[in-house]
Amino acid sequence: MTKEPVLQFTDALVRLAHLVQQVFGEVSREHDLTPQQAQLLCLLVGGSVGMSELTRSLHLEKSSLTGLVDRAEKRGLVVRTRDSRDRRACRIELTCDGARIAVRAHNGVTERLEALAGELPQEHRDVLASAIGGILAEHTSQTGRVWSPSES
Amino acid sequence: MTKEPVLQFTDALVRLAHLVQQVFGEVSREHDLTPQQAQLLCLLVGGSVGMSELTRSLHLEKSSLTGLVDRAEKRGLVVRTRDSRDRRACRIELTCDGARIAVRAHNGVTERLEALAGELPQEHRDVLASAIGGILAEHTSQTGRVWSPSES
DNA sequence: TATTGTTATACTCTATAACTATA
DNA sequence: TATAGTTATAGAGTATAACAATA
Repeated sequence: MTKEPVLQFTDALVRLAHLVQQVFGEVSREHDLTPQQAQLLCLLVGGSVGMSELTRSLHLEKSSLTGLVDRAEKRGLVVRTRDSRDRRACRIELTCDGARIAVRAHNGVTERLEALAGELPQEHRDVLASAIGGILAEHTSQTGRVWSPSES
Repeated sequence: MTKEPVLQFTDALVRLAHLVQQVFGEVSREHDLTPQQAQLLCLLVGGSVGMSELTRSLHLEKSSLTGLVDRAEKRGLVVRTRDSRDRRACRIELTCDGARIAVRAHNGVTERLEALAGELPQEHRDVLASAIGGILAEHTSQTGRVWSPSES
């Protein structure tokens, strides 16, 4: 019986984003990761990705990404592998350790969000997911993957 | 006639959060602000806030906030004012310059999100906003304001 | 020439720990 | 003692510019 204040549509989006970001921060900390490292790891759960594609997905300059990958590699979370078809390029992939942590963090975020939406009826969830899907549709083609899909 | 892929509910939330964050980043840059400064300014549009309350809203340690406010103050965006009732405390408020930029950034984010949701029928927006309102309800009481509400 | 990625540099952001001042 | 906030320090994140290697 909580009285919910009426929210403007855009305000709702912004505040939801803050909440998700907070969840991400909490889960990251639980796994001794920075939020950026967690984001990188969760993205790589779906398989190896090239540096250029990562800059587009994460909206980072290439030099920023070099640093992020350097630190993740130094921690043993990811490795750079040479691209067989282009000797300039490399692909980033999870180590065994990195994959283990990535899956846990990914699940952690999913579970926490599920818990937050606990009382929300499935019907509303579907509307939410499909509406968001529509909003995301065109942008996804530009930015590529930003979060490996959960298993059904 | 875009074919939208089916999204898991939590995946939709995460990807939406990324999109909002991206919008925030773009708008911040347009106004020569860091995303963190923009977030602070957008929060202060509603009036002055104390440091302690800001740490809760922004999920920052107090020392991190000191630095953020220091830099914003150095740029002439905000000022510290002494709290009349507690001589340890201070309140942060926007300068005239800061308020001007804050409102523009706030509007910029709102407009860009509106544009993204352009084709979404009002009915779906309402469902989205109310569903999100439900998710946020309990958390808002803990964290306080994180985004000054748009005017109706 | 264009693209892929790194290096150098300068800020900004953030947390931990120790501190001052006031309640 | 507890709370509000700052300072000191260290590391992470980020962008710009200049660079090397390959396409």
